[in-house]
Amino acid sequence: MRRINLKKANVARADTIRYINRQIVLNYVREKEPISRAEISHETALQRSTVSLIVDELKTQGLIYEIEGESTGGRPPSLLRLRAGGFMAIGADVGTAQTTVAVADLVGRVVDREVFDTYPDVTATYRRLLSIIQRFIKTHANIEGIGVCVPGLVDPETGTALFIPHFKWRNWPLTSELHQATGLSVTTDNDANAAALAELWLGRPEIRDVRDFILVLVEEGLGTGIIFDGQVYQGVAGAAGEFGHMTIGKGAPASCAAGSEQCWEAFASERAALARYRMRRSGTSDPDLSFRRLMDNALAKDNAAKEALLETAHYLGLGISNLTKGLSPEAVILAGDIARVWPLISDELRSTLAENTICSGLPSTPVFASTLGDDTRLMGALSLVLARKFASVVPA
Amino acid sequence: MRRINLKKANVARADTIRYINRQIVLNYVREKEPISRAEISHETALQRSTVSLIVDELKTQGLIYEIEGESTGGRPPSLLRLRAGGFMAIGADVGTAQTTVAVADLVGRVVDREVFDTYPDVTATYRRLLSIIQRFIKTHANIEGIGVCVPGLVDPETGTALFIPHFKWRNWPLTSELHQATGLSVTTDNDANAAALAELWLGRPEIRDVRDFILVLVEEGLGTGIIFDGQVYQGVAGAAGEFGHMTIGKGAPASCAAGSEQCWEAFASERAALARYRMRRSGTSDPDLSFRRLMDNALAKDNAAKEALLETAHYLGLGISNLTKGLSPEAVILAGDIARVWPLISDELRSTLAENTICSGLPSTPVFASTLGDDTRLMGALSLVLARKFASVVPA
DNA sequence: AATTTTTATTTTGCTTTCTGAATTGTCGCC
DNA sequence: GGCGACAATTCAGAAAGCAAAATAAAAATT
Repeated sequence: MRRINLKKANVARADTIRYINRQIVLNYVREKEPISRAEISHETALQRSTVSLIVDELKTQGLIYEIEGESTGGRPPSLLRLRAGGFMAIGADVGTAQTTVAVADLVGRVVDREVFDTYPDVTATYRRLLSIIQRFIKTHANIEGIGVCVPGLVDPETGTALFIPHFKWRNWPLTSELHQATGLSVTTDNDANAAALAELWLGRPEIRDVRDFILVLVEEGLGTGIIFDGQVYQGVAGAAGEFGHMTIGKGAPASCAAGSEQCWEAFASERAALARYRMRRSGTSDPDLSFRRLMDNALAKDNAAKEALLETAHYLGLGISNLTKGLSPEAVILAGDIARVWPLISDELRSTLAENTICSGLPSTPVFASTLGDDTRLMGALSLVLARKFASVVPA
Repeated sequence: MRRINLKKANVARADTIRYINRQIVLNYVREKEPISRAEISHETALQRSTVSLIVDELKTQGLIYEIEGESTGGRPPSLLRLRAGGFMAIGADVGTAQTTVAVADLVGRVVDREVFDTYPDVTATYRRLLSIIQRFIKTHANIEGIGVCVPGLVDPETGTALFIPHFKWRNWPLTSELHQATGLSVTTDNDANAAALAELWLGRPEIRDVRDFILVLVEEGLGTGIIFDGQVYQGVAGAAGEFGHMTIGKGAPASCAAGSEQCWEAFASERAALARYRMRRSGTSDPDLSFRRLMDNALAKDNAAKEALLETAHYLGLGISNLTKGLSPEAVILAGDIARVWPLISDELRSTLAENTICSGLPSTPVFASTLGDDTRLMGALSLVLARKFASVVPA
């Protein structure tokens, strides 16, 4: 029951009805392929003739194709499948350490990729990014659009990266620059939002069918992406998801990107875990110790590393419990490199969460690790393009 | 860009297009009355002929009527207005102290009301509630539906009140009981959600045009209602909005409904303020001291009462800052009896909020007191019915 | 082997609804 | 009194879905 937004009210045109139904049929093929026209008609309650007409349209647009089906006692159905390779997307994950650019098809299969170390200089990073994208556009056919995710604040209206704390970049008009340079449609979003979108569109089946969930992205800092009713919650100026700066206690082991020692991020992030690890083995001060090393050590049964992870997991659970109380999502997903040591930390995280949710008397929210692995953010960037193709209810 | 929900995908029928446009036109009349057909046509980009047909339909349904307009150099327009009295709604606010039942028109003007002290016994309360509702149905024409709000957890699917902490009522199938007894459509929701809906549909103009905001309802406990994209965020089992149980620190002056002393509610609620007041004047221990008295004393320049309110306001601001960081709403509204002393506490609340949002570098979120006064919750109950009339995009 | 049943898809006539252009209505101003 | 400006209505045409009948193809039955 959504209040109609008169400022951008989309009145229904004669062809709106067809476009809506077309999108519904397309999504049925995407999610339940292989599926017959008859089955789609049955599930949607659209007339069989209508489904046939829509299927014809999707076929001529090259979005789906037919294969032969087995009869179950009558005329054999012709089953429909998504033609994944018909349209391609470029995704770019601009990370604090590395930037990954990839070409993938409609179902998220990467067919080409290139990685480089992100330059501390915006212009240098942008030049390198653009040259790779331009090469991909030349060497691959059917590229429909570009999705980019960055570790910072993005204005959802303009696609400008307002602030990227790690590099202190401000007001980087990424979307308009890339659009002007390539002529393709470009979508830019925060990395946590993009990662959440990736789980929604490409994640494990348990998640794909969930319409309200929270993704917690642990990196140097801590970001959250909120999916509400199958949609990314952006908030004013795209600033939603900054739960990392939620006040959660005092005396954190690290400080957040803005210098506070009370933020959730200061208690639960790679930076926090590293600080804990360093405190535990003050003898060997290794300034270049990376979080990857910390995880490797923990997996190799280094107790200090393990404890640093567990304490971090505890605070992750504490913060997550605050979110689940207030937002009551169907699930919470943990993403970021830390997902690799999920078996080590899951018990601690879940028990903290359980302890802190008794208040409301409801069963505690299930928490999963992301299954998209190292590529969660990249898949997120790609999903920014996919979502347009499948979710839009207004013709382009 | 919302992912299509195949489980309840509503395919577009031939008349869907008309229904959508009808709702858009109806909402234009509601929000911009008096307005001419031509103006609606201009703003929606619907053909003038189409608007005329839709207006005819709305007129015969008794939802709008025409008045004469002034010419601006041509044929004078016939202006359209909402016929508020054409349809009526019953709203019931079941509170911890009192229950208010009222009949109101489509714009929220109350034409009849009755109040009684809520009985600690569910059945007694239900009987009294039902008898008033039945009397209203007999004495008023055109009653379309019933909206009820309760201070507790409500299952949004079934409308069952799962748990009402104050009375320890559990699993009260209010919606189905009232529907069976009256035959009318009944909608039940949590009081904070309903209050948020009231602000969305009937609140001050600054809020009515905002599509993402949070309402903080201060009562004995603390509830939050989240409006996202012009829609109430329910969460699993309607448990969203329980931010009151968010961990915010240690050693609260009171304990929350579930006994914890770390919840936001334990720091910022009527109960917390009363506890602070009692501590400050330990001499006079008045067991029946009410929050209303506390407010009256504060307004009468009783310093202990004032300080108790200010400290409560401080923690309100602290908790609100956590929410604004994560959800980045366009505004926050404070509701509940405490709104009456808004001038006393607004400075403290706003400065705490400002101090605690520097982290993200964004301007701090505006906070308002509810303008619906004592009736916020009642208006919320009524809005549950109104929203159906104006927001639904699927014919009943 | 012929017939019936089952299931799948296509065809055809009808209805709803929007669009666009033309028409009618009403006023102020020259 | 004629003209331009603005408002509302009328009507033919196009798009899309619905319902029911027609066509198609395989499995089950006789």
